[in-house]
Amino acid sequence: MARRKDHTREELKALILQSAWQIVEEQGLPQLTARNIGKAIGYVPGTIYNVFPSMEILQLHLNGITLQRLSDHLEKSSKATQGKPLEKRLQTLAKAYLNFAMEFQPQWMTLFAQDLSEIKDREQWYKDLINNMFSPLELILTDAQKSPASVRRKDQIRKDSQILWSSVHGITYLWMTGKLPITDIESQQNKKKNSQDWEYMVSRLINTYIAHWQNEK
Amino acid sequence: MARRKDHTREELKALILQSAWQIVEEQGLPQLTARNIGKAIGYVPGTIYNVFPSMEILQLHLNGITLQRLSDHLEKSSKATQGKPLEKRLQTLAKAYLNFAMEFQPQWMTLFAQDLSEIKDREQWYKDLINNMFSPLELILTDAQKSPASVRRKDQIRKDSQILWSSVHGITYLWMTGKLPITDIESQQNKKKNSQDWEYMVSRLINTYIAHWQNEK
DNA sequence: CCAAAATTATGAACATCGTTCAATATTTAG
DNA sequence: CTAAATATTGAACGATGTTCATAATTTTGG
Repeated sequence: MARRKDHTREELKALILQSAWQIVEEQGLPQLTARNIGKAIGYVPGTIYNVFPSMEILQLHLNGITLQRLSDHLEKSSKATQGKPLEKRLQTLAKAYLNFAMEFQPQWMTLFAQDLSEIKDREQWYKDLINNMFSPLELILTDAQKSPASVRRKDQIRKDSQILWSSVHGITYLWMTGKLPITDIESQQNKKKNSQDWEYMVSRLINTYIAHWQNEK
Repeated sequence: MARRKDHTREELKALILQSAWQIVEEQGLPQLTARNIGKAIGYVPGTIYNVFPSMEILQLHLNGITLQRLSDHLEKSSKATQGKPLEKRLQTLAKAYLNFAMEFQPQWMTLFAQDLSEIKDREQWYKDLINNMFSPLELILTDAQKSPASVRRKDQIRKDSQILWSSVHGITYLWMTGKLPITDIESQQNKKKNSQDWEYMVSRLINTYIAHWQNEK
């Protein structure tokens, strides 16, 4: 073997990540191994270490792709609801988040399977991706302001978007991973067919928050 | 070697779980291996498989202990605030959750590092533990009702407690794992000294929710 | 009380994992 | 065209979960 392939560094990197995306999607995170990736792209495991310093960093880059696609998905939802009432826009955005989580469940779960405490300092780009993810929500909240936003209001919006997002995420995560008490037995066997519980919880959360938000103005 | 020890099945089980708790606390989840446990309790790795069918199930039982301690902790907080205003009680309960998560961070993180989708059906006891964890919150919400609770109200309280809990958990989880945009740089280096962001977010969430709750009555 | 059956712990083995690195094959430079 | 630089390999190391025949110990039953 030992034949040098016609792949730029960047091409190889893209190839690896694309194959990683596919492996996680089809076989789950535990099968994301250097050997499986190598097998998929016609390289030996060691080659991957010429492109990524460790499997952990490779997974971080895979998460980066997932975050980027999620951001795009959310932004699309946000733009599609321009002009509609605040409540409707937030519900739609939350539903977009759930849809993404369900469609790409393994990749979405992988986002939370990694401990960032030791790498995040060196990987600023990843923090930027997280930040970007909040933009669509911040935009929606900003649009809902009638008077022009002051600096103080901008900070407040940033905070509120984080609260809302974390709450919706908490409901979505616990619901999807079966870590909430189950009310509907049937829904346990096929989550995709019954997101009633989720919808009720999220809509009530959003309505509550909006009511208070409108009062404050 | 091969000397049979003076340990009941149950004693050995307790010994293993106790040692597992300690290993996770001191060395983190990745060091929770059959070999490390064996070394700690003076047995060979294979012995553990006489008590637990797999490391995955062992970890589930460890999570059971964590859930039980968390429940106790929350119940204590709930009882300590009896008679106080609803808002105060919820803030205190949420703070109790954060305290537990910070004090036993590795064990608490382990709760969410496991995919339950394939085991939960066979392990009803674990679902019961999750259910129990909601009791203190449900009790607080029930106490806040002035008129006696109807059946409909009881269901509503159950739902509301799940919404509130999931939201607080979402904020806590994302905040603790560094998956939220950081506003305060200093807090990143030493979280224990600065939970300002967390406190602001949770208190605003709770206040908002309470305001709506009180209006409904 | 002792031999036979049942139980319990052992240690070696297997496949797989992340990772390293000297050796080899290929490309680039002079 | 030779020599330096680079890319890829394949073998190896230590560690993991798990299995299982073997050996050690306890229990049983006559």
